[in-house]
Amino acid sequence: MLKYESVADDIREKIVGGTYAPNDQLPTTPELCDEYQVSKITVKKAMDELVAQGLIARRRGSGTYVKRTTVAEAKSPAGWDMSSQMAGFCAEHQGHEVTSVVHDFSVVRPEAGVAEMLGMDSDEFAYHIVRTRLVDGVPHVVEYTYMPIKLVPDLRERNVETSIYGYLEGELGLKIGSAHRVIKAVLPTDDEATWLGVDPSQPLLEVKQVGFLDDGVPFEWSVARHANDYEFCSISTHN
Amino acid sequence: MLKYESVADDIREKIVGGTYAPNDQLPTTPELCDEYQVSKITVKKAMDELVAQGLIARRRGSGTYVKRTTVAEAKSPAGWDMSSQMAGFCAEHQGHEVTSVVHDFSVVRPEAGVAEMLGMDSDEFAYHIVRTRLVDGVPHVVEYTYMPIKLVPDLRERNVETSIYGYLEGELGLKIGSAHRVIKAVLPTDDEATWLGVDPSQPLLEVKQVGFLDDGVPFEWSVARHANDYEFCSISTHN
DNA sequence: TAGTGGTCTAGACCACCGG
DNA sequence: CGGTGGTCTAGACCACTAA
Repeated sequence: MLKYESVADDIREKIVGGTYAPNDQLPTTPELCDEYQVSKITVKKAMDELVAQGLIARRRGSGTYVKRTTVAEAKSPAGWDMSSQMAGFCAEHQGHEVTSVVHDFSVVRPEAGVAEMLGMDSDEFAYHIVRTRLVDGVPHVVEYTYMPIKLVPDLRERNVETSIYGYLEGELGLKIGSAHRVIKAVLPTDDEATWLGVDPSQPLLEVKQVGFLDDGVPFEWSVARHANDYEFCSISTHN
Repeated sequence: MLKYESVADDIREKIVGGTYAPNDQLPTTPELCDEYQVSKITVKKAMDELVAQGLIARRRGSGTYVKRTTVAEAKSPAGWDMSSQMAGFCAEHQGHEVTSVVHDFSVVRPEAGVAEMLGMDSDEFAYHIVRTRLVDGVPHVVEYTYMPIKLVPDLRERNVETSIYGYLEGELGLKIGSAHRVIKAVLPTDDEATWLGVDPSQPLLEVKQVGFLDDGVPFEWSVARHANDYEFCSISTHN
């Protein structure tokens, strides 16, 4: 384990455990260097993590302070954890049974807008997958996915029924690097209302996403329409 | 200007300008050190920025690559710019006339849940502001805001009608540090439909937010309900 | 003015990828 | 194996805050 990670983990535990209370000033950088026997820059990198996770705030010339956050969110439930946001629907619901109903699984030439987002030529093929995803048997979200066949030459029905991300990372050895998302509120189509078992007047949260591998190549364009009061969490930081 | 910022800016321009094309490998770290006459760590910090902005991807042992993003988003329009997401509604619509219709402006004891999020005692007072915000005369969003009076002792109607953030940062010298958000889809109330001039069946994007000052003290609890197909943008990165 | 965090450096060492 | 990016260090210097 990396030094800055173990320092960050230790301080995070002391924050959620109450050793450092909300609004407290943390020990200064030299003190932390002494406590953990690491250099100034390593302490700073650990702090950078905690700032990104929304636990602390720093003021030059003054000190580092524990943010007055609610305990619930400090313990970083699924929604606030960036890495589970990246790892796909299954990872967000670990400990529960995730299944899928596949409405369409075909190979098509995607429309121009999608092809451009995926860096595809106009005559290239892509998988087209439409599925409803269920957690413990309850429908949660309808997903529409395009994925270039050149990146994933042998996708099968059984992969689509379970976890596509699991197949990509597990069997193909691909590594998912990042995702760009656009979020808006929509009404369900008639099909979606049926698949999700919701009233056609109940709004859905639409998350449109382009997924990238760790070498920067886009591998997925998808639209997920979430029911059941799904909430998307986000933390922004100045600088 | 800081060195790592100017390096990042220069490389960003070369990416959006086409000098470095999508899928290209960027020069290696030693080459960039030589080109910009800076150290390895400074180059890395510049790259960290570009990774966070979704422009490049790095692979240890292989190299650094320009992501295959659409040009539109590489130029980072308002929605994709984190810093404008932080700076409030006015900053998001620079160059346009932002006005407000104030429906309520009072001082109250907020309910327990809000008070806890703001780190307030149960007998403390807070401003309560309800307003519709318009861009060039067109209603865009309804905002419900609570703000402890101890942090902002003299908020007036004229501040609420224009920009609260402008008042906090300009006249009070407070610095806004971060925000924690929870996003979901909702239907408008009757009042909201009237204020926004939309049909009561048109869904809104609700952004619930706690805003923090740069010393980690929460200064604002707010719910913004956006109409007009408002889109929220977000970039996630592995590690 | 003393003390805070932020930037930057040169250089050592490590983990990983590809030929 | 050579080359990539990642981590870590000790130490210099800077910008800012608070008393």
